[in-house]
Amino acid sequence: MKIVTWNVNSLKARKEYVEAFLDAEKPDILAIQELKLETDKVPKDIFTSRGYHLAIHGQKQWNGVLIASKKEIHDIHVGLPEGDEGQSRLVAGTIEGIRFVNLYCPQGSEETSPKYVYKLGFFDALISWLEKNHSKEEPIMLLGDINIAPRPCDVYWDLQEKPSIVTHHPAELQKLERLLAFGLTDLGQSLQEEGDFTFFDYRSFWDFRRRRFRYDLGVRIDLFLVSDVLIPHAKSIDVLRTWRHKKKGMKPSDHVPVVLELTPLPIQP
DNA sequence: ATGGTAGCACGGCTA
Repeated sequence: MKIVTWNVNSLKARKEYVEAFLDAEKPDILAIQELKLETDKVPKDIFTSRGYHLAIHGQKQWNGVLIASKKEIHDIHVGLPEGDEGQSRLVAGTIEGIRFVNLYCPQGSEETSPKYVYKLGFFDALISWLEKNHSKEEPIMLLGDINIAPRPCDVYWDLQEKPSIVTHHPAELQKLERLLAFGLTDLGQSLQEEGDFTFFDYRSFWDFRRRRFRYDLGVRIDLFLVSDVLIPHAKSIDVLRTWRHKKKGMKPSDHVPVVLELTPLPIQP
């Protein structure tokens, strides 16, 4: 099974680009973040015409998540109660006996921002939701733009100089630690090389600016977090950097699609 | 060094 997570930074702007991706890479499951489209405005035909089933949690202007799957999606759930404040950041569905939770976690802006309070609260709610609705014994995969870089080698900047920058900051690392303590493993830590970034920024501080992709100035925040039963099934992770470049004049997203190769679970009797 | 880019939607927010 070829499972992809990809923050497309507007499916409206990236429609043709995503179509080219589907035709070239033919993923079994594609988890997309940042649709920036209401559910009924999503161009469903680009998926259904290629044989995909859909689970969509859209939102106008910002956020929005979607799962496209070659196999049927069961028990679709959208939203994070008590945590997302009405923003569309979670869509879950069961495919081939595996529970997939596609997440677009809040970015948080700066540590002094109310958005950072929201980010930390989102993770509290996510942990509660998991504990209430799922168990670590089941095959479950959280994937998506988690917006936290787990280890020092997952950010390009000097942590001696900037130990508390949002995306790798003690307060949110503590939330991630609690999330993983539910019984989840970040597969990228063993299946990717250090410095194999998935997002290359364009904004913020003056020394973060411009040519970041070219000079490899990124972070690893697009993650696969799985329960123990799935670990032996995970074969490889591939960051498809070629899809971070222009294609036939089409502009790329600022995130790179990340592919996980997973062997299927045995068929349940 | 407080600029720069992209997207939504048309002024300002979000990333």
